[in-house]
Amino acid sequence: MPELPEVETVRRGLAPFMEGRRIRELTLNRADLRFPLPEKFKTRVEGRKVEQLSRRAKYLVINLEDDLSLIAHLGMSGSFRIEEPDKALQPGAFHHERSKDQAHDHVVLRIGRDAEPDALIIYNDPRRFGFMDLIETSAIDTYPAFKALGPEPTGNRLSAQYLAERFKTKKGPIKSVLLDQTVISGLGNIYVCEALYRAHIRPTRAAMSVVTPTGKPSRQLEDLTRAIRDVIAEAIEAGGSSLRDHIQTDGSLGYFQHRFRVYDREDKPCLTEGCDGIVHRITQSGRSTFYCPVCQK
DNA sequence: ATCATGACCTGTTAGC
DNA sequence: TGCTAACAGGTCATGA
Repeated sequence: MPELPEVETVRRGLAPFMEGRRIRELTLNRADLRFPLPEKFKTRVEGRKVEQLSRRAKYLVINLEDDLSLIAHLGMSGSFRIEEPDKALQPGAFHHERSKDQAHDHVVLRIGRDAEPDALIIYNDPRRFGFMDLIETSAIDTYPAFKALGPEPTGNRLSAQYLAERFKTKKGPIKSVLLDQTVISGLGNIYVCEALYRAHIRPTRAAMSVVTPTGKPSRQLEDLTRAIRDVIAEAIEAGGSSLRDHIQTDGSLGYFQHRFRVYDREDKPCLTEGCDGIVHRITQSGRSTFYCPVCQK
């Protein structure tokens, strides 16, 4: 599931339970996720205090003391949940029955501060497309997955002019180009569909077709740039609201309710004002694309 | 270089 | 009800 807004929601949800706490114990329930876990993962992490939780694109970055950062990617199906000790049980006892698929609880951090009871931070990932890694915080910009990342959708580095520069040589469909994390980072299948829908751009169009012959952004590309910003900012906001409502009930993070205007609405009416189109689903590069053939041109 | 495809995994759901 | 096939929010390696 997780695109940028979901990962940001996870970050915000975990931060109050992790920042300033010490990782007292790391339990590893298997030797690898998508990739093997790093050398001496357990011993390098145990005993360190969490300074800060940050995020780059779809990567969660847990800054630890002494120049170490734990990087976590949720892949398609990863999530975190928080379990606090149940005050009704014996001190130190945890509720462990809620999750349907504990079989996929791959990494468990026991974390605490002073005399407060410890909490458990549990990483669950059925499909195991996610991974974790360790890197020195001072070397984070050299991390291979980060080096090539394009700008964040809500950051200052993103502009219509920048996208025009990147698009002008790309003959492939604009949808695929927006999924390329080296062009812009953090977008995934859902939010690309949503952004193109808002900007009324057909996903099959060549990326270069929204750039003028002189290399300037077209009006549509300016609309798209705004749409990307807006759709991501709104989704982060929706994630924040769901956090407030949801976290206390089951402690799970990484999934939240969000209304999509075009994604997963095949054969349903287009929601654009005054448009009587029907949403189509096609496949591009092996992924589903949803769009309205009437108002996306 | 650019682009599309298949591979990695397991779970859920639509259709018969 | 049970079986099968298609599909799922992400990368990464490969080959045309």
